[in-house]
Formats: sequence, structure tokens, C-alpha cells
Amino acid sequence: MPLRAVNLVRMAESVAPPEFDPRCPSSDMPVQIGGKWTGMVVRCLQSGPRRFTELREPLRGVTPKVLTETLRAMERDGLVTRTVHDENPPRVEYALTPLGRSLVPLIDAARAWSEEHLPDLLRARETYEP
Amino acid sequence: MPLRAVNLVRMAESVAPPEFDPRCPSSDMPVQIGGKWTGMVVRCLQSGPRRFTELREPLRGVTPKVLTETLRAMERDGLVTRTVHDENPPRVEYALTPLGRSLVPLIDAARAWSEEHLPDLLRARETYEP
DNA sequence: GAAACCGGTTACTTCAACGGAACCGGCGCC
DNA sequence: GGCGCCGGTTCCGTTGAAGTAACCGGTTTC
Repeated sequence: MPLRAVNLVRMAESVAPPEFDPRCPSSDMPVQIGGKWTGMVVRCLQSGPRRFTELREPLRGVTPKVLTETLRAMERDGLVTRTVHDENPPRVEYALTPLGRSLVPLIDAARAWSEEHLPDLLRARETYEP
Repeated sequence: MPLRAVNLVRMAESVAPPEFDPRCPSSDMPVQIGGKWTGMVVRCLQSGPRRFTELREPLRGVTPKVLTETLRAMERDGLVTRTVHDENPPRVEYALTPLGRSLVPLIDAARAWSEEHLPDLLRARETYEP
């Protein structure tokens, strides 16, 4: 799974603990980090490790398949760790690595851009005629 | 044409006046702005307006079709202006708008991230086993 | 014994981005 | 008159990210 876009608009409209609106105009945002959900996963893990189902909840609309793909790609790239706790019942926790954490300032910068300039972009898009 | 990813690695490896290496590992970069070529167009236009063919040159490998799509999308979103000069021969110039120029700091931040952290990501990817 | 939860997997489909190749009209040039 | 440049357009094909739906084994709970 190559890395692709994440929508930072949703993040711009959300507050911590993050909860993302699936109706947010994802494709309008020109700044993207990793796959569609990568940035949101980073923000979800910013406050500490989370389990698979704890990630599914705030990331409304993500299917388990896509979330698995996203997390595997992030693990492969050294952005998160996946820890299986040998308990009963077994528990799987995902946590940010320092490398994953290094993306946070970039995500914040992108969110700041969107808060300041995205309305201009959307207005331009509305009034555009070829 | 919805907005997608641009490879900032190429830009990280380039110097002004920008000239981009098509063999650069585009898909490894987790930070992307607009379409694949959007960020490179911004950087090409940073130093002033350019013509269609003047953009094709440094963006090695871009086909006229894709460059047209990219520029149309950027025009629609208010990132560039397209000016047809009524001369002989007619001249078409593309220039950054203030909105387009507002992306520059973000692009620089992404380039800085890639210079600092991309090797770590690639190393993690190499040594990863599922 | 049945139901639900956890952390996924599998098969299938859709759609946008991107690229290759060919072609175009209008103009200047030799 | 033919060639090439400029700024594209058109057609076609490939790729891969993302979504839908169904299913899964093991475990706890009722």
C-alpha cells in the first residue's frame, strides 16, 4: 500500500480527543499526508497508545480493512508500533514512534493553512468557469 | 480533476531554478500537496510567471495532457492565473496568485521534514518484515 | 449453548490519477 | 510549400487507493 493522501480539513474542524466528520469535503484539501487516514491516526495516537477498536471509533467511516492497511503501512514505515499484549483477552496496541511524532508539526502547519486559506480556495472553485 | 499528491522529495533534491529528477522515489514521500505535479509547479512559478513550455522543461517527464490538467485544476482553485497575451505569436503565461504563494511555506516545511526524516522512513521500510 | 466482542481477513467492485501516443490549428520561417 | 513551434486536445489503457460485504477463530459473558 503506497502512501497517499489524508484529509487535513477534517482535522482542522475537529478538537481533541479527535472525532472526525465523514461528510467533511475531503478531496478539497490540497495538503495531504500519507494515505487518506494516516494523519488522523497520528492525531488519534498523539495522546497515547490506542487499540484497534479505539481507533475505529473516532475515525468514523473507516472500515476495518482500510484501517488495517493504513496501520500496516505506517508500521512498515516506522511511524507506529504494533504491540500484542499476552493477556486474556489478548490486547493489540498501536503507538506513535518518534518518527511518527515528527509529523505532528507538519500536520499542524497544514491545519493552520487550511483554517486560513481553504475558504479562499473553495470560493475560487465555486466561482470558476472554464 | 480532484487534487492529489505531489512528490516533495524531488524538490528536496533540487536547487533553484528547479529541475526535477523523474527517477526520484516519488511514492515514498508521505507528505503531498495537490496533484503529483502541483508542488513542483508552485516552485517553478515562485520566481515569476512562466509559459507552458517553460514549465514542461524543468518538470521532466510531465506530458502536456497532465500538465494541462494540473494547471487547470490550480487555476480553478485560485492558485495560478492563466493569461493569454494578445501578441504575435500569442503567449500564454501562468503566474502564482497570493493564495498559491501561501503554499510555499508549507512546501518548505515538507521539504525540511523529508531532508531530516525521510532516510529513517526508508530504512524502516527496508528492514520491515511482516 | 448462544451471543457478542476483538482484531482482523478475503473477495469483489469502483473510481480517479496518471501516462502514452497521436493529432490539431494557427503562425512564422526558409 | 514544407517544416517546426506553441499550446494544447483526444483516445485509450493501467494502476492502485478506497469502499462494500461477508466471514473468521478465539474468548468472555449471559
